[in-house]
Amino acid sequence: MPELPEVETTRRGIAPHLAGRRFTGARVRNRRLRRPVPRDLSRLLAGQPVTGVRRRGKYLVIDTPAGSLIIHLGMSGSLRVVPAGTPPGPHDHVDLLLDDGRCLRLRDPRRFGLVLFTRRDPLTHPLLKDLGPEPLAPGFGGDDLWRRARGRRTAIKNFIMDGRVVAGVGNIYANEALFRAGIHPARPAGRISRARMARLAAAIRAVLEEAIAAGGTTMRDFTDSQGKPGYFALSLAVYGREGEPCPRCGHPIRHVVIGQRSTCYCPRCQR
DNA sequence: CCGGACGCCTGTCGGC
DNA sequence: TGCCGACAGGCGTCCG
Repeated sequence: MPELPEVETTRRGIAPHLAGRRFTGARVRNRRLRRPVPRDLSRLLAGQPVTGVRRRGKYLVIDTPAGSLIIHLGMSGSLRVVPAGTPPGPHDHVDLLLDDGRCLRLRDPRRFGLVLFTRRDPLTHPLLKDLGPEPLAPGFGGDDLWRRARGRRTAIKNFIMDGRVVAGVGNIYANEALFRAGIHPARPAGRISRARMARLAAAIRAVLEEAIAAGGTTMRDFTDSQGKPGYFALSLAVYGREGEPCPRCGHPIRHVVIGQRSTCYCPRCQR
């Protein structure tokens, strides 16, 4: 579910509640996420002050002097700050307890998410070390994409969803960025000109920024840290709009499967 | 090295 | 109404 804008929305939502706080421990109701939640998570966190709340791609990183939490929301995860006594729902697997009587609560029905702890620089963790550039950081542009695409025959949509190419672009925003750039999602990545790659990079950046400003996209179960949905779904041009008229030319939006993922595009505007 | 398919989970929705 | 298959925002792994 959550792509970069939803993770960034979550980060912005939780950061003010974590600033200046200290963890008192953790309550883990179900350790069985994508990887097991550390058995000693509570002991690792107890007494540790929060020194940072960062995002890298779709990963959240919460820093303490002893080490860093690495959190991923998978397909269905969300984080909320609630009073620690709030009765948990069936999929509220982990509470990170804070010294103000509240907790950071992870809900993840499908359990594709992740809560890890590392004592080292989290950016060198095996899950993070190969991530590509942050699309919202200065310096991200078409030249980078174009260079990496040399010789690649994979569909451009698969290419920009590869976290080693660019971090944080998932299925929704890949569809939307390709529409904005006028590029057919199945076009081989290596057969896109430098100029069009520059358009694509700009489109990726723009759609992510707009989505963050709207609080992310809620298709079904994404909520921000207050439990509220994001409203960027209203602004989606193609994703989930099969058969509807293209907002640019009116031609019906088409749906195909690329890389086992649902893909929507305008066959007239995207080549 | 590259590309494509699969599996991990649960919930929901559409069709019969 | 009820059941069953298809599908869902991610991503690591395996195979050819």
